[in-house]
Amino acid sequence: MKSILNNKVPREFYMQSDVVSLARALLGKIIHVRHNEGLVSGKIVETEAYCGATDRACHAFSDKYTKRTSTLYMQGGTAYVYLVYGMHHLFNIVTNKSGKADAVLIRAIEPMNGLGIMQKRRGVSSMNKMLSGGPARLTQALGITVVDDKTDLLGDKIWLTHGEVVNDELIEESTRIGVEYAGPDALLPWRFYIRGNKFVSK
DNA sequence: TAGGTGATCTTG
DNA sequence: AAGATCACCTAT
Repeated sequence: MKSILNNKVPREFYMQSDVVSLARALLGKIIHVRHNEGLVSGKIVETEAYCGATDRACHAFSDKYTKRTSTLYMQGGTAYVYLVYGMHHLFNIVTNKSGKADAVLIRAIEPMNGLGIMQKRRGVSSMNKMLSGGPARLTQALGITVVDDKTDLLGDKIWLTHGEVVNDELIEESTRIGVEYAGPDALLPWRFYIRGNKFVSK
């Protein structure tokens, strides 16, 4: 019987070209992070799709290529981590082929392993969204920072495993959070989350 | 609801 | 070289 730790999500999954479908399919998968303090893991319960050159909300809109966005043009299965507001590290999964700058922002996880480590990093003892709901809260809980930018998700530092398949009727969708600057693209229903899960950010 | 915080990108 | 912006969080 396969353990949860060696059932790794393969490259082909991340290489798919429909980033919106991938954002849905990532719900229920397990993210694992192995840093010095030990292994932590959690189930993905909230995501957002960002669709490359055609999406005004995407950092790579209109083929914008800078030092920061260079990660987005790497192959599917690469970590894109950047700093916003001078203090928050946000974790995305690059998808699609090299040259196609699509990504999925991971917005919330439900802790599974390493609960004590996460609570210590967050400075809370709660078991709800204050611990790991919200894109910056989850990176702090998992110990992910900009140092992890460009990490290959098929390696042994950060990787995903197949958790449960989430049925469509359990998936809620909404517009994306914090992208008002994107004009019409701010209206796209590209945020997905597991209905009723208490770690969903809002 | 407002203020914090600093890297990144533009010249707003 | 300076200014604007920012895929958020915390505490009032």
